Amino acid sequence: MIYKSVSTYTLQRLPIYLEFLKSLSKDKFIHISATNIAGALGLNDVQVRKDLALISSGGRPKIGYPTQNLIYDIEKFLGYDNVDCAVIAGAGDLGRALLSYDGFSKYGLAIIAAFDVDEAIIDTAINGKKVLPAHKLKDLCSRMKVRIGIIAVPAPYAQDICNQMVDSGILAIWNFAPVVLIVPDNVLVQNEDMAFSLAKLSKQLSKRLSISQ
Amino acid sequence: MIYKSVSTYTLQRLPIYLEFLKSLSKDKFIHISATNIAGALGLNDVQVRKDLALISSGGRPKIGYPTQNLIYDIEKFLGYDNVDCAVIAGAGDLGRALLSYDGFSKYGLAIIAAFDVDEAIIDTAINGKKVLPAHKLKDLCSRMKVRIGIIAVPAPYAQDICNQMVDSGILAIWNFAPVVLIVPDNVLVQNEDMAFSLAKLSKQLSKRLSISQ
DNA sequence: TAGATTGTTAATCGATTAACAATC
DNA sequence: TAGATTGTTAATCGATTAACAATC
Repeated sequence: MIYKSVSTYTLQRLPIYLEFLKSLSKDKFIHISATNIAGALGLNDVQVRKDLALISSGGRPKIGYPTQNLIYDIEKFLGYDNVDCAVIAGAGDLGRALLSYDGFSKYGLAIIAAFDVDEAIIDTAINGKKVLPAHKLKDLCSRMKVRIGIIAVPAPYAQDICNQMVDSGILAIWNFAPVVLIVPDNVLVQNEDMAFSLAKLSKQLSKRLSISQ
Repeated sequence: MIYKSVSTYTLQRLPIYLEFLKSLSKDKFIHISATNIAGALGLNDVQVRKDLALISSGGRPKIGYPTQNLIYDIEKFLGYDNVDCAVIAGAGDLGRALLSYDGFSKYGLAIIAAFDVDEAIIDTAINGKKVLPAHKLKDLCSRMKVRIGIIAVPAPYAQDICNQMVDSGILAIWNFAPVVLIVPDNVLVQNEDMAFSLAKLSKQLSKRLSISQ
């Protein structure tokens, strides 16, 4: 299947559909309708249908989409079926949490090593992944042709680590540090900044509270 | 200042502006122009100006906005100046990372306690915050009138914990579990699902790679 | 004054939603 | 057949961007 280009809006909804579809009983939901999905997730049914049309071979009127096919199509589209290697910089609490999380493989991401400056943890392993000294990052990434770098170091060190990653040929950076990274045009940055989410949550909460009183 | 309603797009950009503004030298940037901010962050200058108009008392032509005032205005708008109490369910790696992170207070969030089922860590403290047995969650939250709950438990337990939080009067849930939570209309959910970010990153990366070869 | 910048009004762009014919 | 559902075309809605007058 040749994919049309997909907006980031659609791209953000696809993992939600996937998660929902996987939560369904395989026996009871041989087929699932866009109306159903939309209802469960609080979305518009046409929107769901349009999203699905972009990545799947389609459903049948009155019946809906074959659930398992749809799961497969979404996973395929999202690239969960082929594994990308990644390294992580920073093996503090957050880095450790990410290293310990085995769920990433499900999403096609394999963290192969971690880097840190703390002598106490260098050469130890976290969840079977070795913690290496930070100065080895560049060499290992370029030798192994690692494409994805995860930044989980404190904010002041983030840009420096980012530069090293870029130098070593990394093409996509998943940034957990609350810093706006400067990268060349050919490098992607995905910020996972908790401040954004927190801003949304607390703002909406205070709005609710001020209306309701 | 009476705020007009702000779109979620604007709301997501505000923390980015804030972070950028804080990174500026206080001496060199008494004032900052929307053009400058836009240039540094890769945004459109009119967009920045419109965003800022919604939350600040305005800048002056040719001069720009007083940097410190702007920082204050954004923080005030985002509610970073008044502290909300929160509890966290799940003191595994992720929960531990969140508990250990002292930066949340900056965003007006104070995690006051954690809850877990693991006897080995109950009654210990992480970063000065006590880990309590899970069955005490409801009682403590309703007694302390906690408004925000953070879910960092494995996916299968998330909905149950969510229900307990809702029952105890929590109004906003920050959900780190990859699950679509079902909540009453009056409860807010903010999903911090890494699958979304990862989907975006890996999809964009594979697109780039397929174009460039 | 000249020019950089603000803030506003109008145009554009694109995502969402509504309407509806086709299909099972 | 009747009715639920798909998929498409058109309308709506709202965010972004362009144009420009006002201002320092």
